[in-house]
Amino acid sequence: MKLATWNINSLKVRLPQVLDWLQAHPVDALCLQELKLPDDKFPLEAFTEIGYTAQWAGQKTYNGVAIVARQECLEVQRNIPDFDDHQQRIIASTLASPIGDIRIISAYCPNGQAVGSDKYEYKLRWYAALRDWLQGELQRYPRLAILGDYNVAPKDEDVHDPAKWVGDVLVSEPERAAFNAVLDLGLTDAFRQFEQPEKSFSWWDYRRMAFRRNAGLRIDHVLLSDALRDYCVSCVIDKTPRANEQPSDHTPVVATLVLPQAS
DNA sequence: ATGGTGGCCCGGCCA
Repeated sequence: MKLATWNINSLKVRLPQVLDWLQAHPVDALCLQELKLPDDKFPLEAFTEIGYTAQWAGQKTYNGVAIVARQECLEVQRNIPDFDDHQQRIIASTLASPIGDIRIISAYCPNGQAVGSDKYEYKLRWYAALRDWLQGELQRYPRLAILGDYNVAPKDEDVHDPAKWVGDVLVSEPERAAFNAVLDLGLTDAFRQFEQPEKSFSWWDYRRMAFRRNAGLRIDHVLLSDALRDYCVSCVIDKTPRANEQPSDHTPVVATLVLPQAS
């Protein structure tokens, strides 16, 4: 089973790239972030034509998340329950597998804009709500994978120039603590389960030729529950779409799980 | 030290 995440920064603009990528990398589920389109503009037919189904939570102009999958998405949940928020940042769904149901979550965590700003406070409140909800979700669904744009580089090795970024939004200590509080529920950063190239990043600013200089951050993550992590045999960042014409500023992250056959 | 680019929708927000 292959699971992937990609912040595509407008599905309208990036749809051809997403379809091309899916056909070259026929993953079981692809979590998308920053659709930037309302629900009635989601291009479902384009996905069904290539053998996928989808569930989504869209909104006009900003945010928006989806799960594109090869099998039916069950028990769909939009947003964090009991967290009053009109921004569409969460969609969760259940996929059947040989080892039982697997809960898949596509997450677009707030950016935070600048340390100390209103948006930064919202980011920390949002992370606390995510943690509280995931705690129960992990009890209901022990086999859980939450993939997305976390807008947090967990460690200095995830930052191209840690000295330049120290204390900044995306790397500040409260943000890293919020991210670690999620991991402490019993989730593992799949990418760091394996040996990886140095200076591995998933996002590069559009400005100042950041991709050419590999001036990036690793802020897109695949988190696996304890019941899933031992099935994971690889987790890789696919940098190639970042070199496309009209690229997203993010690139896909792909985790491969080898599940035993049902007995 | 500032502003650089890109997507939204068409001046300014958000990333």
